Amino acid sequence: MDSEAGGAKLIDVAKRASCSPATVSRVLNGNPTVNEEVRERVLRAARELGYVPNGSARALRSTRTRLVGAIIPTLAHAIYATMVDGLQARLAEKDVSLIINTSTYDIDLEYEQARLLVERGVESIVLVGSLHRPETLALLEQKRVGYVFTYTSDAAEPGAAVGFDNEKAGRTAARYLLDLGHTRLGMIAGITQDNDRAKGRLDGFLKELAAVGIDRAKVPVLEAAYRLDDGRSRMGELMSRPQRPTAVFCGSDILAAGAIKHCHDNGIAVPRDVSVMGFDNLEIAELTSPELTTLEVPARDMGRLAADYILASPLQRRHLRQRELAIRLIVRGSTAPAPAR
Amino acid sequence: MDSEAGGAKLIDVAKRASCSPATVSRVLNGNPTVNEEVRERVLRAARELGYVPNGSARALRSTRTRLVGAIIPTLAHAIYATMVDGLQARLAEKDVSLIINTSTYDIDLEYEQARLLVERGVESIVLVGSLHRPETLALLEQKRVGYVFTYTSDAAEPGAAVGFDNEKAGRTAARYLLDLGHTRLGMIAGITQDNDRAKGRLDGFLKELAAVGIDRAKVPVLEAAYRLDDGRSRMGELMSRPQRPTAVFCGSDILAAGAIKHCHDNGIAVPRDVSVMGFDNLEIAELTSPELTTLEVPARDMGRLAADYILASPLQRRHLRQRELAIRLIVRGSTAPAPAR
DNA sequence: GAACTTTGTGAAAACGTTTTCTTGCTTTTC
DNA sequence: GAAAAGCAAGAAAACGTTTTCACAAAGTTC
Repeated sequence: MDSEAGGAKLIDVAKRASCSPATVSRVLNGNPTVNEEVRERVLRAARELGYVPNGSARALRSTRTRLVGAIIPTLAHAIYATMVDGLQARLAEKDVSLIINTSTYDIDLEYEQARLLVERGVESIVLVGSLHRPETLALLEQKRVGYVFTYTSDAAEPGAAVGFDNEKAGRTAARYLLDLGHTRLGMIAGITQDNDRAKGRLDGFLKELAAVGIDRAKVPVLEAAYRLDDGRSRMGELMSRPQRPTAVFCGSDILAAGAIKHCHDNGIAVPRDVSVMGFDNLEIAELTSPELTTLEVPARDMGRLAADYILASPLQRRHLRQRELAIRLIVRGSTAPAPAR
Repeated sequence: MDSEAGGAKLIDVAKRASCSPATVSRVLNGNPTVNEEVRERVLRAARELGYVPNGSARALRSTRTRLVGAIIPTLAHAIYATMVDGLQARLAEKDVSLIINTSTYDIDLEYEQARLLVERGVESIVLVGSLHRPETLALLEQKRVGYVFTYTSDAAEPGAAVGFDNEKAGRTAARYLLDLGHTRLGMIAGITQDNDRAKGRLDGFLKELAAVGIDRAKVPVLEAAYRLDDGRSRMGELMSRPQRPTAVFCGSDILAAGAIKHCHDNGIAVPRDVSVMGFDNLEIAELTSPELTTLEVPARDMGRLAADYILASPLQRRHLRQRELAIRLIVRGSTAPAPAR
């Protein structure tokens, strides 16, 4: 009786506890208007039958799925994986499940994935960055699915944002290197197409330089996918120019690690000959030699705070809608004052 | 009409296409018995209304959720994040969604998460390792939820396994170091409690040493969480023993990187004074100096193959049930022949 | 002690699909 | 040219819950 294929249903529990399905439902949902003795009976029956509720039926009737979706570029980068780790952990505390999709930085694919998530009935969606297809956001708004941007601090109207100001971060990096006396600077940026974060960092960097009279046309900028080898080869290009930069800002620690690797292999001393600066402060920032000066991105916190926003009541949400987190400069050994001319 | 709160339902599509709900359902599910002209009408109506099917209703009626669950220790370790990346990508190709849970190596928590996943209606579950609470597997079997172990090659009867033989891997590491002439070896293992993989590697390592007459009681073994700092401090303990080992095998690249860091900071030359070997072949293995000799774990492939198993028909599954993947030895600079005595 | 609340419970409708069973029509077969 | 078969489409039941409404029984108020 209790081990039928598939398993017992709510009505079976009701029968065994000699009460109505309605009462069982009430007990299972913590409705306090149920007599203590009956509640015990129901719980016992459920336990004895190994009853597991059917989430689909529950979701269908109650329109609450307790499902959240996240679309991130990839899980292969620690910076995203860590955010998701924080997000999932916080959501799980409230028995909310997380469906993950990786878009590989493709906003068309992102749209398709958002559609599927909506179909699955997610109540909210976590996105990375603020640049998305208009159709994506329109869909979410039409279907009343809340969304949160991460890794950025600019929210789109009905949505929220938990992150930081990428442009400001780029400026901070530039300011730090300028203060060290560098005047010939370069940047290895992430691919800026369809990527507001990579673009923001680059823009901020160039803006700060422009502010002290360094023409952006004179600043060598190369773009690279976030891979060690790409960082390495781009650094090679940068250092083979007639006027070598004395400081290079990289859009991520991976790129910076690659850059340092290139220097290592080619007898370029870091930071004596060239300062290298990263972005993210991943674990790898402590593994390069010299260790990496970088900007710390609060990845796990973003995930947690995005979860907090999602779990908050509509009233509380107002306060949490737009959160700009601090980016911290972590100075290690890969940067030094500009060499005297 | 088309922009009502929540959105159009299947019956609205039917009305607009002047046909019955049944027909709409048939079109949407690719049932070929529908007239071409009607099909077009339905598709157009659906598009015009911005119709998105209700997954809960669909799942309830058809008992197919197209949902898969994964429970991994954490996403903060690249080795697991990469596996999930591969798993998700492959599943997404077939419009199957992935719900992720992180158990933080806690098999009791894992059980709770499995329960919730079953409630959500996942059709299969991906687990890490072969050591789980009996209740967990019993639940999955009773509810007819298929499961796949990863990072191990031993499958439990109705379940499958996609991974490698951890003990064999441990033996391979030992054999390699022995062949270099080392006789004083040590190991920094992962925490072996509730972790069959860490335990397997340790056992294999010690077994191979025992086979050449090195008593396991004489082999210093320390356990550590998979963190840089733990690797570093354990290496400190190992190297402060009266009889320093000349080769240390670490249960993961993170630990090995920490170990090398300790050596760096304390004037111990790697590999001259001590050989250090890692496990996983993560990106960081190329960042230590010297670069890390390690064993390559096919993380992404495991994810992909687990997905293949899940997506396969019951018939095909038989062939895919138990897959042992090769572990490859990657020799880099952190190991060298034992110093002459 | 009659009228009104309150409390605990059950009956039945509802959620939005898919699927089974019919039905009416067209095509094939002899 | 009538019977059989095939085909496209509709009507209605079903999936397993939650929720609304109704209703007794018990408690409260004047």
